[in-house]
Amino acid sequence: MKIGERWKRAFELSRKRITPSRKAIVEVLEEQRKHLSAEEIYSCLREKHKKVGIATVYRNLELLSQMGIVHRVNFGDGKEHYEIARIPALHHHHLVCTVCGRVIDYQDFRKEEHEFMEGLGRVLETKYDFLIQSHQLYFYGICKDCRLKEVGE
Amino acid sequence: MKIGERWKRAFELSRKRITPSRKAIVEVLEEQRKHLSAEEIYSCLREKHKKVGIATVYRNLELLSQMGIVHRVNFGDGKEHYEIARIPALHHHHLVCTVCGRVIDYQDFRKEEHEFMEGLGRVLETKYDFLIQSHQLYFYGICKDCRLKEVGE
DNA sequence: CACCAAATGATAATAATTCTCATTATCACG
DNA sequence: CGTGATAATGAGAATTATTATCATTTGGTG
Repeated sequence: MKIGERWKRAFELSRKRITPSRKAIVEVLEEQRKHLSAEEIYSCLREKHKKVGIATVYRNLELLSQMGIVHRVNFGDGKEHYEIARIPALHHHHLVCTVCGRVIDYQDFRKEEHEFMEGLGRVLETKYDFLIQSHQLYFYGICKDCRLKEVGE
Repeated sequence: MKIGERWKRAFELSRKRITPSRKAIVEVLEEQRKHLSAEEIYSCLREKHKKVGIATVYRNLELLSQMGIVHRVNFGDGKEHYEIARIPALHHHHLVCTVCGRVIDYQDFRKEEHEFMEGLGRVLETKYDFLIQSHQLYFYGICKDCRLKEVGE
């Protein structure tokens, strides 16, 4: 099934209404295919002449996160970011530079990672009686540019 | 070496001053051994009759994070949390309930995880020219209590 | 022990997010 | 295919976390 249609079914199942705002927000996240802040999503909507209030953007991002349709990610820069939840095979994670805040998305080791996380996840589910729906992996460090700058100081 | 002493050496090396505020903040995080918000740390300090301004708490948590003495963690509840950085063998991660926000710390699979992350980290370092200093793993899902409540509705 | 850059405290300012409430729109049901 | 109950929305106020400002204090080097 097309990724773009999956969320509609999820909405019907959870008895949430399919509204123009919700459609538009999912659309933006699908088109951009990267992590955006609420404000950035709001800007994209305005560019597309979709009239959606900022409060609605926040409300629906919260809802979509809870439904597992988008993932909320945080890079320690003071705001939340949101990205469309991909199918596991396209799952990706983040490398965050602790100096400049730059974020690199990577999707290496997908198969190995998937297997490892599956195993770890199953143990945690049993041990802590917790239904696991997703996971996120962050690596923190210093990017090339910042390392070069530091030396120059 | 006692964990409680390691940070002093790090301070000397990076030419940062060892001040009562900094000592007190590290002390709180060591005693509590769990993730605390800036405000919670501030409260602990007041309870211990250590007079440290909230701005100083924030400033020093930022500094300690950059120095790798504390880890900044985020559970999507609108604020940052901080915990003392343990030695790798005690490294732990988090299970976050997306319904009630409850966070469970776990430290299972330490050895396997360490090996897996080492391997993945090395590949990423080379591929993206990025010096990796730490990593964090979050599992998201629904805790036992919230699952039981949902059924009852 | 004096000096000076670094650190601090108090508080103002900012930025992100949530709340309020009157209005509008979805969709289940007839 | 209306229609009504109820969910969703918009606009802006309110709240919360965090950062900036700046006058004052302090750590630690020489």
